[in-house]
Amino acid sequence: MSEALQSKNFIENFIDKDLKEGVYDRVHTRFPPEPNGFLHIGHAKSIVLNSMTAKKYNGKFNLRFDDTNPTKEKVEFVDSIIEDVKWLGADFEDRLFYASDYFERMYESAVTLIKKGKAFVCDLTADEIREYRGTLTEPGKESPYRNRSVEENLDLFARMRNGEFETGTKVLRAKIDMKSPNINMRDPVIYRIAHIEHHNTKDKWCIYPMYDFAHPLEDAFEGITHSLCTLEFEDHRPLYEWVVNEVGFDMPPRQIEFAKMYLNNIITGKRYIKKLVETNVVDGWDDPRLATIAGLRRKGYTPQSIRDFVEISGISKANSTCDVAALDYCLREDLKLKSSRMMAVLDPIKLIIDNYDENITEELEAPNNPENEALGVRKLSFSRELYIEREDFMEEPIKKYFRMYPGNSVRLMYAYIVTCTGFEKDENGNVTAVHCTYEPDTKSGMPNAGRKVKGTIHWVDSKTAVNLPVRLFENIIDEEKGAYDENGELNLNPDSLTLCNAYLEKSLMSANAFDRFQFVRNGYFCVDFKDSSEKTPVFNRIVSLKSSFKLPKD
RNA sequence: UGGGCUAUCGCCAAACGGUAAGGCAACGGACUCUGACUCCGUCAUUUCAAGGUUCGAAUCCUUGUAGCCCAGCCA
Repeated sequence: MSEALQSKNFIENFIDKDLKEGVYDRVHTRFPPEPNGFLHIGHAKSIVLNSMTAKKYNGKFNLRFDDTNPTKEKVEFVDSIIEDVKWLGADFEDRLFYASDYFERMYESAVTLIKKGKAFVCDLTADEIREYRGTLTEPGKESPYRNRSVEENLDLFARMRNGEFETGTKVLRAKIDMKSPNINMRDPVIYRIAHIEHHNTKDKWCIYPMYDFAHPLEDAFEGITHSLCTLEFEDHRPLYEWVVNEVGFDMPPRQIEFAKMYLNNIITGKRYIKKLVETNVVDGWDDPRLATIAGLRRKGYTPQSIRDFVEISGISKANSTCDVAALDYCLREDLKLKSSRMMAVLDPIKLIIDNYDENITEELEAPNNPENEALGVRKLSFSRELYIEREDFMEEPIKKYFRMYPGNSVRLMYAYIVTCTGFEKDENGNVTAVHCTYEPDTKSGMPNAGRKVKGTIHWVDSKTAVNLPVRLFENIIDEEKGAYDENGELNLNPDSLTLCNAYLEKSLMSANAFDRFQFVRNGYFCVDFKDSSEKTPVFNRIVSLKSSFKLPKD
């Protein structure tokens, strides 16, 4: 897949330039999640981008937890993030770091700033700081504590660390410019007091660095060269640069921003996903309807398919919404030769072969993947009564319909050619069974098997088929279906969700069809074994099950 | 209305002053024991708009228009 992309993305152009001009002599990237939730497709973009970029340049890639705010972080998320990053195939080798492990060095960096007269302890309340900050159009004004002496600041900051002050009573601020048109530069808070236990450092610290101060330091400490982040941090870049320059590093990291990935018809916002999980609208963080890595994994997407998807989607600074069809395409590409293709009937209707002995069950052989012999063969049982897909029969065929209809012949995949002779209906006019006759010498592999018929349909033997509750997942929740209210908030009214929720279908699968991927007519039918203690898959998903036949236009 | 960023096919996205790549989707057609796959073919005289500079502009300059982000002791 990667060879298909001959043009470089804009980040690689930056890197090439940096390397050429000697700004850096190597490439080192990182993925820095805050452990406050599960990873989703948006993170996958960052993971793939960062790790692939490092790989392309023979550089290194780190996984680092940006755990500088203990009020939001939990260890349980740390584990799931590590698992997801590994699953995606991003190789951080032994470079797994925690920002919290750098707290001492960060503290020293803050002291350096204070000594340079570039930071001060401020006693203003949070509200006052907001007022002093000014607005988007008006400049801010300087804090009355801005001109404390270096000695006083040093003393106060040390005492902040020692726990002498209550949470929220004092902060350390960078001394930059209260009149800057960039609000991030108006003496930003770089350390706050929080008497709360940290998942990693426990009660060792009661002051914690803010993102804007911590992040550039973390990157610099680790020797990161290119710090790739999303667009909303563009305004923070001057501050990022200010920090690394004021603290002083030989080859300071460079921040480059790229646009986030959104998918059409899929909720990608962490906030929204969290709400769906917390209100039990979905079954959990790994619900297959969610765009979380865990959900995608459970739904059947492979790491390769996600990596390819990120790559073919490209990287730019333009806000964009990618089409999930491309993700499904990547999955199909990945699975095409790797997965076994078996038969499953989702909406069954009985097919009775009137001239087939009802006391016989034949054993037929079918390749697991006709395009890849290495996947071997399997046995299929075949008898008088089968199930076929309801849509594979039409009482009165429309133009160019090649499947079952009275008088027409079709091939039962890997079995015989049968000719439709009639059908049964119930009192409501619904077709309940289809009748046909078979031609013994048309069995796959037999002399007369070469005869051509236009249609081939899949089937399962009613004697051996396993009846399973199947949940077909449509893509999550869709804006057009009223999942959002007028304020853009998720509307959790169950009525509005019914339309877009998963729906239950009865399905019949041939008894030996348990493989991760079941092939249906035009797509891959994925079975998730997560809750399969009873050997019964609970969640299933059709990936790109396209309508196999479209009505001719008028 | 202050600052930052973005605008190229239905959806992504290249092109870095030399005459609009590619992928997804779609649509024709061939092939087919999966209407899939594969294969062949079609799909931007035009780059948000209007002016300007130039032999030559998606690229440079003006002036507009639209969208996104920023006023956490979140990241």
